Amino acid sequence: MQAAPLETKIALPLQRVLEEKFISLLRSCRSCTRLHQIQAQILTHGLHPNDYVTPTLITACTRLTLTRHARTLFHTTPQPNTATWNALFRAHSHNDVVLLFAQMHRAQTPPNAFTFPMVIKSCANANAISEGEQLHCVVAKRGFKSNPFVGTALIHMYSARGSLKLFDEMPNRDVMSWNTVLNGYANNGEVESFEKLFEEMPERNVYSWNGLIGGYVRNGLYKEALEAFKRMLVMVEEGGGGGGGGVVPNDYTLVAVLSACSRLGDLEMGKWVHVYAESVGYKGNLFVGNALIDMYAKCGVIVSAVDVFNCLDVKDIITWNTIINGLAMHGYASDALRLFEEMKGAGEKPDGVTFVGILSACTHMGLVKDGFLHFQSMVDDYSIVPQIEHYGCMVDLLGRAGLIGQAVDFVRKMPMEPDAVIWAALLGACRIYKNVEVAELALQRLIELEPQNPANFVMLSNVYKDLGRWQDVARLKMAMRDTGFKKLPGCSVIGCNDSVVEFYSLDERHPETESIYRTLKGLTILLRSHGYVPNLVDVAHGNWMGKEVF
DNA sequence: ATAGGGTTAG
Repeated sequence: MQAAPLETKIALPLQRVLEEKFISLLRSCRSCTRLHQIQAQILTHGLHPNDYVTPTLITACTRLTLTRHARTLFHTTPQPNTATWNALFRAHSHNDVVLLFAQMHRAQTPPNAFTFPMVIKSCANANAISEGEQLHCVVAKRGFKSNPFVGTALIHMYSARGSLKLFDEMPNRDVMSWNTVLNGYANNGEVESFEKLFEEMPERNVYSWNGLIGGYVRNGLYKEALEAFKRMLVMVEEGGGGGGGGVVPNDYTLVAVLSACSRLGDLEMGKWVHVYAESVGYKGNLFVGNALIDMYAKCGVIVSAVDVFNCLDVKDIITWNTIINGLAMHGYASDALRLFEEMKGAGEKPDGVTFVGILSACTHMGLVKDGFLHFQSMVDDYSIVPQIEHYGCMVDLLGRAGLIGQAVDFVRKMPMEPDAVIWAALLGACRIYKNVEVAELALQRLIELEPQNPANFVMLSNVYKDLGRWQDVARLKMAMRDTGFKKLPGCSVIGCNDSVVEFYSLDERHPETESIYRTLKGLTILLRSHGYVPNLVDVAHGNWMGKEVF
């Protein structure tokens, strides 16, 4: 009887030492076999279920993507505590968490500050508006309003719907909350608001800068994005690398900057970022590598794109899609098709984007039969539902091969309403093959879909011109004038001698205008002598093979 | 004692 207090005194700390030991083992565990060993030890020590070990064990399973196992462990816990429920949430995709939260509530397990951010995020993802508002009430009732993690999750949820007023009411806001609001403004296209907010921020970390630069990129302000990046670098230099307010860019920053370079065609800046990325240890980084491949492809240096591709040890579907689409875009169709085979050999499963590149490649080579086989394979072998882009590729493939009738059939059989890109592809084919009937049909649809785009009239007008039908040309010119719309000048940009030069259609502002047009004329003559027929439809739509080039 | 917030490439 006297020994009992002594025993519990010793037994309790021992139990605690064991629990802590397993928690630290689970935290550092990086392989599934190791995890199973640790779990066996936990069971022999009678530590499952256990208030502290079980949540850590379930979380470790989720980290190693053993989500089924994680859920099984939860279901072998008779009275799961709050932390165990939280661990279960982590093992589920976002959409299910709201439902699980209801179960947790029915089981009368109280949520804590770790619970709410996950459930709120789940509501935001599912766009479950009324559930989100109910949750907001529960947060208030249980006194979690002042927790910055919970508050930030709520702001994020509301920002997806365009409302950011909650931020002003937040008692404990930190740099993360500010960043969330910054991204909220950026996602709503409120450029002045996020610029102002960035300047007002009491503290900035790398996410703040990424929010600013990424916000510019998402809103099409590419030059501003590059300016902000330069400002960031200057502040690092002035800060001397220490705590002087300078923030060092990370891989995300570089991805956003490279995306801006691609859109501007600013190859010089893109190359500079490439060198910078390697000098700070991002050589081989998947995100940066993918962005570099895209940048080089969009800036016309496909050789460098291939170099970066070959240097990436770890590749994902984005890597393959970017290089395949880049090659197809540059007319290296057979290389694109060869890499497609390599991709499948490497065990990467193609998706809808891959097939846009593959179908474009077939179009370039006039491989009608192969195009059809790939289209069928996409549906049968990969269960991909063809999107309008794929139908567009097929119409282009048939049209360019001169099979106008089949192209029209294809448009009629499409399960969705054909868009302007589809009709424009058909109209372009009609120009090459001088098919007036289908051209008139295509223009009719184009006028309905985008009455403000005079480029469509120009295309049909060119068909009439080719056939010498001058009366129709004149009639069309009148019709075009009646629409009252002026043609927006097409604009192209190219990086040249440390700056970006803009070219508008019929532009004469450049000091070397004469020499530029002389060279262009020479090139056109050379191309025509090789049987090239310029396709002005894709150019007029700022679209080439489903890619934006401007 | 367990664990958590904001952004990426086509």
